Amino acid sequence: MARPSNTAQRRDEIAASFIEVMAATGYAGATMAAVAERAGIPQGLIHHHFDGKLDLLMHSVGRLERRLVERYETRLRRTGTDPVRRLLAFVDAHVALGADADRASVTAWVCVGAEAVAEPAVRRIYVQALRRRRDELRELFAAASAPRTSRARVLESAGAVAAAIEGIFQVAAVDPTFAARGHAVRTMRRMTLGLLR
Amino acid sequence: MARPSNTAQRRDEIAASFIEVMAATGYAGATMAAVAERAGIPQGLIHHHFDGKLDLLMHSVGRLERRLVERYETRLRRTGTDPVRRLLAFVDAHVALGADADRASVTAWVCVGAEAVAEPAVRRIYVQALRRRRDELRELFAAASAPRTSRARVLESAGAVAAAIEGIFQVAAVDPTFAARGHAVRTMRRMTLGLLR
Amino acid sequence: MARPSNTAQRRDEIAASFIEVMAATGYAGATMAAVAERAGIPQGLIHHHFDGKLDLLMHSVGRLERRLVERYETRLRRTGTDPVRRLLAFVDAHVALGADADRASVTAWVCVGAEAVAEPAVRRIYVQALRRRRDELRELFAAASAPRTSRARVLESAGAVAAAIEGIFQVAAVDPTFAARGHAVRTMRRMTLGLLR
Amino acid sequence: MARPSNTAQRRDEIAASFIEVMAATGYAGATMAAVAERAGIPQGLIHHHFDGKLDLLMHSVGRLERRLVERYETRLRRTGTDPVRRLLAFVDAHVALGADADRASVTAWVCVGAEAVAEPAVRRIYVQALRRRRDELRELFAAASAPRTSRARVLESAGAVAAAIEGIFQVAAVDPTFAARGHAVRTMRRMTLGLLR
DNA sequence: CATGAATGAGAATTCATTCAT
DNA sequence: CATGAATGAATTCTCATTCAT
Repeated sequence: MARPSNTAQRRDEIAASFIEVMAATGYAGATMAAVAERAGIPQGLIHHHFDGKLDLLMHSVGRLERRLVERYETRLRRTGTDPVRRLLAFVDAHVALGADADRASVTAWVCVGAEAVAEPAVRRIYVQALRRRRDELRELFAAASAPRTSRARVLESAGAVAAAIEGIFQVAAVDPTFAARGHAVRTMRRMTLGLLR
Repeated sequence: MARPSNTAQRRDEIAASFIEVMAATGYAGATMAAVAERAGIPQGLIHHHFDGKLDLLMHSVGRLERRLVERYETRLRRTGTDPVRRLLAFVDAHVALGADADRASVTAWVCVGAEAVAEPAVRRIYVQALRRRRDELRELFAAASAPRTSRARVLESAGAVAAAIEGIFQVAAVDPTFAARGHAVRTMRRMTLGLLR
Repeated sequence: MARPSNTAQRRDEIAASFIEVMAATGYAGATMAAVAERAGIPQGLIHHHFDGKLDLLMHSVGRLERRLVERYETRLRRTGTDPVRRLLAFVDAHVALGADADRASVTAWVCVGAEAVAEPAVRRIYVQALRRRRDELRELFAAASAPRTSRARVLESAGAVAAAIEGIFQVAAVDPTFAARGHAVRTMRRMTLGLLR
Repeated sequence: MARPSNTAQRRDEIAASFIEVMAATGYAGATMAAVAERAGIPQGLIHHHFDGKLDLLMHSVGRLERRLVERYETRLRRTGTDPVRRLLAFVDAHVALGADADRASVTAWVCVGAEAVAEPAVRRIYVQALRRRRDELRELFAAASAPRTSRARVLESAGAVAAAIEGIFQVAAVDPTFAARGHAVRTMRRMTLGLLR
């Protein structure tokens, strides 16, 4: 009876369009009109599904993080149990994201990071995402580190790598050649391994 | 056209206000009205000294970079001739910038990085700044590396550290406790040293 | 076209919800979405029962007037045949409406009065309602006045009391303590009696 | 030097236009575009002088009240010292306002009364205005009443007349013939005098 | 140079109403 | 009848920029 709800799908379509537009023109440039056009829907429909631009951004952040996380989880699954390999797999997965494969996501993520500066709500979820990344790294580092490595040191290493990944993203967003994929991956591996000693 | 005003000082005052406001509210939030109020001048006056908001941003980027560069140059000067020490001094200087000492500059810099995504003119000078940083690091790495280290490897190391610094800035801008100064500095040193082996 | 629905009850439910929402947030604030939510029905259903928001308002005006009229008619019935008592019963009944008993109706009525300013269709039925009230008062005044009181004078008295009641409603809608029920009733009685002399 | 400020005058012009448009089309109908057109200025200029529509409304309320107050104060000044005459002068002045002389103000005032239902900020200043009117009447009643009249009774009388005036405004706003000026004035006088006995 | 009023091109948002299911 | 997604016109508000004084 009645019209079947396609809300979830529509929300995803809209968020996907938003991410693409934002990657191309920044958050301010991602006007509702531009997003609507990209999605091929009237502007009002966006407001039928989202409370506003901020709500759309917040929802997109979740989507972006999920996409990033899924990506490296897939890789981790393919990796064996060797702790060091697992740690490197994590790093590889993230740094490789700067590749064309998902450039839009990475660039959009950089925009989120900048909005986090100005908008408390965005900052909250952005920082949470960073912490989740660091926590994941902490476990990987803990498993890969020498037996008596202090918890503090593990935490620091995890934080540093988490931050470095963010830097790779930023650089990749503005200059693909700066840290060409192959190079960046290799070097990030070296940095990570360096922290294990 | 921005006049070759006798009041270069005014331009600096305005740019300084712009940076502060941008650090607090982002680029979009740094309205001309807000900047003018912060500087304690009428809004129209900004347009006597700058061609527009973009011009103001471009000028501020130069100012920010100069400020950052001056800071670590001072440190480098205090450092001896040992190549490794010099390299670490460079890293220390940058990472320490996330401290309260110049938080506003760092946060504003992050905003510049996001604007670079959307605005070609900004991207150009932002990328140039990143390259200058990498080039500086390249020389430092070259001097500190083992004799036969390949040029490519030195370049990659420099790029990775340059990017990591950007990541530290981003994280520091939204979460001062994430990479508390002391920790971040120490870990960045370890990462850098790791790349030398 | 509003269907001659078998669910006249639905229309009433919707109108009741509309009145409540309008009393709380004004006519503009009584959005179809808010009314639907209040009524616990989907938004589209309102349009099955009413031609539009204006139609809903018009129907609600009738409902409000009926509610008000019923109230004082009940009182009049309980009152004997003494003309003065009947006149005072009418006044009491209206002024007492400002009490919590039916505050929402009174407040909604005030909103109707304001919409009558801008919307001709509303003005028409609102003015008609005011005239019916005045006409009712005219008869009561005629019966209660001294034998040779002129028709003009009776009409004027009726109009003044009718208007004063509207004023009591307005005041009650925004400030329940202004004309606390007991006081207002007593004073309106005095005013009415004063007009009889 | 520089451009002389005409802010105060502009604000008044805008508020005057707003009142006129609101009297014609209600608060919701008084769009910024309509007000701007009426004032013969671009829409943006309104926002240069007022924080928003609500701010414009608030400012207009002050203006309306001042206009009303000035009007009867002028009359009071022309009236001698006889307390009853002064009281009646006050009543006359208000009721006569429904005349064409200042119909727009009265109608706009009715719109304010309706907005007071929905908007707390408006309610606050509207209620304050009503209280000032009542307080003024209280003093006049106190002076005109029989020596031992209780304070409570004086207050009640003042409140009732204050409310009745609001009702006259409402009625005048939608139906000029309902309480034609002459009649309304005469009857309100009788009502007021009735309260003195 | 200085001032701040003026301008107008968008931007987000609201919401009554329509319509496919 | 019922449902709620879809539509798009209208509205408020923002803000860089211009310009008269």
